[in-house]
Amino acid sequence: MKLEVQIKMNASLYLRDPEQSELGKNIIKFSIELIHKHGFEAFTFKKLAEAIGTTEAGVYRYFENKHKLLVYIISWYWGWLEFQIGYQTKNVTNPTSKLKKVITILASTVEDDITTGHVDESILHQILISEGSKAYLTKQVSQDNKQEYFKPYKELCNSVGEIILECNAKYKYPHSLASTIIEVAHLQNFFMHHLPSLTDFSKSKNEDQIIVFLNDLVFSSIEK
Amino acid sequence: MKLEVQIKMNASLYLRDPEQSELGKNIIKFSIELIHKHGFEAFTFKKLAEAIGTTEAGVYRYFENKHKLLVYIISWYWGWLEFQIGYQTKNVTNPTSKLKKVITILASTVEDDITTGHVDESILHQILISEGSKAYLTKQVSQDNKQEYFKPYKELCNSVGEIILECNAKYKYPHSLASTIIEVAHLQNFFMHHLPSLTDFSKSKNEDQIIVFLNDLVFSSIEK
DNA sequence: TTTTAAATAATAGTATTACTATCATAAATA
DNA sequence: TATTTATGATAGTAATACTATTATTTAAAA
Repeated sequence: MKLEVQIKMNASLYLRDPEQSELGKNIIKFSIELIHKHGFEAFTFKKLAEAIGTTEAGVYRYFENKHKLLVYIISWYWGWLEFQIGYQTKNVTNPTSKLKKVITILASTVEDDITTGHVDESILHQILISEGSKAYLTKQVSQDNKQEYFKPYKELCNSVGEIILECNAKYKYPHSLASTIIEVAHLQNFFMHHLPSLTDFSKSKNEDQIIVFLNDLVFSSIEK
Repeated sequence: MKLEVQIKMNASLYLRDPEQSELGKNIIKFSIELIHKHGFEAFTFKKLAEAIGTTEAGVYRYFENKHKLLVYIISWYWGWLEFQIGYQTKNVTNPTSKLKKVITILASTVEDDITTGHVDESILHQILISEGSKAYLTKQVSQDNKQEYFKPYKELCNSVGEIILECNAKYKYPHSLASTIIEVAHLQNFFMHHLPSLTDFSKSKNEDQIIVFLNDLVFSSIEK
């Protein structure tokens, strides 16, 4: 028996559930590849269809447009990360150690998780760094939010916020600090690779430095 | 004699200098309006031309494409902000007060600066919050960076970084902290308005709370 | 096993976007 | 006055982001 992690997805993100067919799984798999390769702006359903060996119309039967597809794969990633964090910290009782572990997970390149067949998490992580904020930096954020497209992200922030409160129940900004950790982890990673003078990590391009920076930032705030 | 602040712009961002003609100034003025109104994705040169009362070809004579136009107005904003910061902190000798002032400027809604005729800075500030990161979150970042499109942003981060070092010469991450302040100021503002559960500022939608959060974050790190 | 429904493939078509090219005209400069 | 330079008007193209139609295959239900 093969164990497969299934992330429960918001059904209004798709027209037909991509997890339920080979074509659907290929749409996810090749979207991740192509968005990573070309960037979201240059990614089209036509290129995707060609890569899969189907037609544009075939893709449109699963996803209304590329924005929903982006939100889908990003949501999937947050759902998967939430699961990872729960799993990897389940035996950690000390809240400080737990938060450190969480920061490390959030800021590290993930290895490909073999229990999720068609998804390459390490590429997904790269997509999140470069394209993640495009899911919500749109004119339709509020509508999308009403449809609960950002629920997995919010839940993750909430979980991180709770761990922050475990460390210091009096800390006043657990949600803001949680969203800041997640976003800054990605931003500093992007800057380190592409605009290094915006960081202090220019030499080695090593994520460990980002983790040290984030730990310093977070723990001086909450332990003050 | 009317005083006009002129921000020196990177000439490779445009084909014809928009500051040198009425049409050019209108391109900037209406771009800001329309990008704010429709969002960058839905903003087109056709809509822009219609709003100005010229033709698409007319716009293309000034800017090669809408990406360069976005980078242009964003660069302009950073240049203007750098000037504002210099101006508003020139008599502040105490570094802590200076950094606090800078954080306040970075996180506040700017009022329209009447010395810059065709640019409405308060709308520009909104654009920066929603669209700012799209200037660099592209596949061509490195090329754009080589062309020095991000110089004004880098210079601003550098200036902020120097003030951080004035507060604490031993602080290890002045550049990362500077870019973090700027980005988090925008992100938390966006979240506060559109995804409030990602922040702790939901009730009043007041930027002062973001300033307090940022001050707490920054000063606990550097004064530790 | 046959019927029927559901999913996919193949093809065509439309409006909009992101441009490029051409030519005439108006305004500024030499 | 001649001539460069900017603008306006118009046309055209390839690509994008879709929608629609019909035929074919596959799988589930009767």
